[in-house]
Amino acid sequence: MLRTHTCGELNKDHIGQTVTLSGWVDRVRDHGGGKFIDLRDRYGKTQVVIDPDSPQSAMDNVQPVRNEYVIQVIGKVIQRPAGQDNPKISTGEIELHVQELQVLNVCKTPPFVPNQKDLPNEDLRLKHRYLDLRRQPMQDTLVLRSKIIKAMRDYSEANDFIDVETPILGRSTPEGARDYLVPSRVHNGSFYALPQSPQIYKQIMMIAGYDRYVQVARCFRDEDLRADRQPEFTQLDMEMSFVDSDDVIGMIDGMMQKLAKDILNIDLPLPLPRMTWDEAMTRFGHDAPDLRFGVEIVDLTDIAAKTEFRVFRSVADAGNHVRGICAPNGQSKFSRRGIDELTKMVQEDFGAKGLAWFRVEDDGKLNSTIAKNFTAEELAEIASRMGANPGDLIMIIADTWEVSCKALYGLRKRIGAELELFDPQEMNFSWVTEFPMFEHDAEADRWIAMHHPFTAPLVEDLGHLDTDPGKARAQAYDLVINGYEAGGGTIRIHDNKVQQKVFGLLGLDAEAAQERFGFLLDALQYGAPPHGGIALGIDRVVMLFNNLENIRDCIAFPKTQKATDLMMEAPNLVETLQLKELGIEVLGKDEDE
RNA sequence: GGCGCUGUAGCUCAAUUGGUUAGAGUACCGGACUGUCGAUCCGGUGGUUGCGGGUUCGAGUCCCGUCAGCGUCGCCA
Repeated sequence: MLRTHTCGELNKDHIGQTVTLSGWVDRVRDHGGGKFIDLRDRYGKTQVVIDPDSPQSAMDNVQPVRNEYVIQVIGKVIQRPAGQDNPKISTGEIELHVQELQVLNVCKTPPFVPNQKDLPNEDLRLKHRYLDLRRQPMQDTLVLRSKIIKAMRDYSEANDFIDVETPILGRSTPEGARDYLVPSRVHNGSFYALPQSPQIYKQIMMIAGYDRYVQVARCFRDEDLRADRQPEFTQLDMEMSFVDSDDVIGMIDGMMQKLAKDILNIDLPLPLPRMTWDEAMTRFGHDAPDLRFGVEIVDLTDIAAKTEFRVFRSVADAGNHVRGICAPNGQSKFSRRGIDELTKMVQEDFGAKGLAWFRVEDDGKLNSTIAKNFTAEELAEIASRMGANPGDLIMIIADTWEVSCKALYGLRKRIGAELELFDPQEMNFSWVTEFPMFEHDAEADRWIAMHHPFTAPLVEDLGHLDTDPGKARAQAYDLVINGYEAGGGTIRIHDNKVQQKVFGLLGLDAEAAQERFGFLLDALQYGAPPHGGIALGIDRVVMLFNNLENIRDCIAFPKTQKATDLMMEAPNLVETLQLKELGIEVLGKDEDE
């Protein structure tokens, strides 16, 4: 037997027993006469002692042992000498006195060790992921991830959801994100696409009568990465029949309550708060606002319209918006140079023309390089509407609605973090609902589905489809946790006529729609029940529940920003013969431009 | 594709802002040590400063290009 116990479970109750442990050498402390070894596995650490009372064979075998060697020790559990307990580890009251020690495997000098104080650079961690995954924080995260997924599955099963696997090899649908394509050998020149989500399959499952479907589904999108976005990610994909938005939201409310209780021991009051997309954009400039702190956007357009300040007035006159936020005690963190930096950010990242700002002085008056353009009354009105207090920093964006939303969202996010306006331990759950059906693509002068083309409009907005599609709102809902979109879903169109109309608005005529989604359109005509669903980003939920800042730390084998796997070195070039079988020839990078 | 940050010993970092032979901690190697738990003490090995070019009497430091990692905008139905 290679082990009788793990390295985390021995305690005073085991004193006197002879046990066998196997694990990795976390550290060796050599005292000449004897050695202490911290033996580690994923359950914990146990101190192993070799001293002159141990057999000579054990002394010989331990001689070459170094960090991360895999060893097996047989020994007696003994109480530590008085005053030698280590309260930092669960096994700290005992130690193992070695009778026999075997090296099960050696280890090259590792580039880094799991208990290292300073984390190595991320590329090194990714290259030697097997070492990185030995680190306690990574193990904790993967255990948490496993628990979260189990809780989700338990909840789903308790609510009669059926777990169904859908294909990984599917059909390319050029709407939306770029597809990862897989060439077909049997059908040279044709390609499968990896699923961006099992969207259509789960709708078909509803039509097939499996009224509650769930899947822990891997999804693939060939788009550029972010701290919270991987090209390959996992979502909890769900779909329900005979439901409206409230039913789906209620179902997820219950799941979040269970997760919060099971994982974080937080009692989450239900229902989770909701706000419409319009409200979110007006108050926070974003469709996934972080509600852990205030600092809401204040509209100043009417004041701007009557000032002598040309920058403001011209924006107001043009029908655009002058809006701002007030950073509480913002002057403490943002000097003139800090403000310059924020200005650069709104200009370069969000396309704003500039950033107007005021310092709130001790007497409550506003001071700024632009203050001379305003009357005292106007300044007082701005200060009052902003709810400004001495020490605050008021930031104002005068621009189009879209730019002001983006820039103020960016500013709010940044000052929230830098001024520490919220407790990072706090968890905030909410819903954003009634998203617009369509966004207008100015360049192509056409409508684009905001969610996806199978999203049902609000019943009362059906008329807008004919008259003013931009006004039509969708039966859509996003779950927002701490300012991140943790999931999103919609009620789907189950009426073929409505579906055709939406396709029409998206510039797909009947023929094109049939060509791309014919199977779904056909299926919808064979008794499709009203249905809808949601997909939760599991990686993101893990990230948020574990208070982590990037999604790579929640995934065992993540990709880099350039979508490569540094450990396996994927993607890689393949043999010409492989390509030939697939009927594929690779053009040099420069040849296509 | 744009913008930004980073790249110096196996690892984490420093190098007085262009000036002598590029340092420290840790790891590694050798030695000492019977109670440590980030053990301690003594000694030692270890560097094409990511790569390529340029400016200069002189480049880790400045410039151009390039590669890689990260952040962000575009993008992500």
